[in-house]
Amino acid sequence: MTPLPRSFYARPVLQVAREALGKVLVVVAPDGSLCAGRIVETEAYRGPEDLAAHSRRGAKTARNRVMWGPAGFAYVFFVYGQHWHVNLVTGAAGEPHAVLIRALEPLVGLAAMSERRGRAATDPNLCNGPGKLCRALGIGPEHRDLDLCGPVLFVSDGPRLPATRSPRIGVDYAGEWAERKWRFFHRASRWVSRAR
DNA sequence: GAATAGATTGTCT
DNA sequence: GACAATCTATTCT
Repeated sequence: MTPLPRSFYARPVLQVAREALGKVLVVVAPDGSLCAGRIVETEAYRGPEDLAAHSRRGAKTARNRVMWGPAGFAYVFFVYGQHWHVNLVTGAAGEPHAVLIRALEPLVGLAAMSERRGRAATDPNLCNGPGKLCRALGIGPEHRDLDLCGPVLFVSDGPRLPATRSPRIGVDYAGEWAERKWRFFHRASRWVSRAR
């Protein structure tokens, strides 16, 4: 399990979102234990023009400023009063683009994930949502802005999976931008958040 | 299986 | 003060 190079992230966000399917998200806890899962669902966010993105209209804030930096860093944020989400910052510095990780197939650290989620390791609901997978892997505020080329939070290589596209989830407020098929998922996987 | 309501707080206007 | 890139339990059918 080694981190992918920064060059993986420093490419157009739609390409990274598609090619992330099959790669493995890895989190190393302070005690050295490991949790990891195969990425089976992603979404691309491409501000400032994309009105679904937190970087829409160039609104740079303390929360989202990492998106304007170089590729290969983690954008971690909190929503709905209870859920953390994790993104991969992509593209060139100055482009506030990111890939949201929406679902994982659990691979390593199943006991820890099961305990944090209060569900069996075989439960398809373990990691099939952006909030669920962060809870399962223990991703939270301590992972904000981390370098994905570092030792704590990173993506490891894996065979690419075929991608099916659909509109993004939960961004109906974004008007015509919500209709763009910027969600990518592995249709055959039982671990995606929804079949279509 | 589908639809709905309620939870709950960091963040921004 | 309003809202949010969601989840869960509950209540139907």
